[in-house]
Amino acid sequence: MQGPPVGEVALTLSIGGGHLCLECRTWPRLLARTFLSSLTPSTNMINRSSNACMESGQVLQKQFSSIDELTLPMGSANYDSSINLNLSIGSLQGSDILRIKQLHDATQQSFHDAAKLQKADRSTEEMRLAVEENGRLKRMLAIIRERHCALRAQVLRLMRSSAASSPTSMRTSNRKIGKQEINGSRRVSNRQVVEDSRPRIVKIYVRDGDLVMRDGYYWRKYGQKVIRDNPYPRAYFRCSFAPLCPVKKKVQRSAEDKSVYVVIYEGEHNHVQPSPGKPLNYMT
DNA sequence: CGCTTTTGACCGGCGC
DNA sequence: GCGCCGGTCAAAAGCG
Ligand SMILES: [Zn+2]
Repeated sequence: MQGPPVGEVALTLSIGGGHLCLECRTWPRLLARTFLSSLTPSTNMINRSSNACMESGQVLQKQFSSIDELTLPMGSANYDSSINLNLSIGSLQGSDILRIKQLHDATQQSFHDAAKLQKADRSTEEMRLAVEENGRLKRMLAIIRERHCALRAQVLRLMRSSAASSPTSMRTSNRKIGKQEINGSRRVSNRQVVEDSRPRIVKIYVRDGDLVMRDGYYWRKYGQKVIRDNPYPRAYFRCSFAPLCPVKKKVQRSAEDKSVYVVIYEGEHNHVQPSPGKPLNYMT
């Protein structure tokens, strides 16, 4: 009944960081790792994976040249306080951006704490270095935020356009997590009278299970099924914000990587997005 | 009480 | 037709 998914998106960005190490006077390693999967048939898409850690200052300009090279320096080896930021592109309506802001604030706070300690027994030179470092962090976060906004906008645009147009040779892409190939070809072998009745189908991969449900809409679960060749059951949801909204949602953990959720949206909402409140349901 | 989730029954498409 | 499989229904239970 429903056609194959027309697009697929997965984005994970995690940043591990910590406080300025007063012993070695460097920042603990900040590691940014992004992972983008292919998106749509209609463009040359992103399919990169990067996991790099660079040494200090001189890489700063370079590392910003590409989003999958976003890293911050450093030498110190304490990883303890790390921040994990998980963004998924879909209809998240800015909660991710909020998270980035929180990260920003946390960074500032940690700098502040460090600065206070430093004031006690360290020279102002070190203080200055820390200020510089902090400035770089701030800039990096601003860039991350900017890039993410842009990327997000692009993804949403592509989701829409790929749902509307059909020309297509979707290349199958194998990603690191999960090798499910994307079947996006829309062969119009026979003329479709009801072209428009084709439900929009969007497939999304999300790493953070918590974000699976908080996509800005309210969902009512109406079924669960065990699917062949997958140890995890698939859950079926219907949009419960408006009683006649036709949108459905399928959620299922990836068979290969249980930390990855595969979410399939089907249809289009016939109402506005509910107010950005808290999620109403959860899943086990 | 009004909403959810749970869970087995049911149903329709498809391959044999 | 039969059985498998994915999707849905709906009765019952859960929950604030
Ligand atoms: Zn809806």
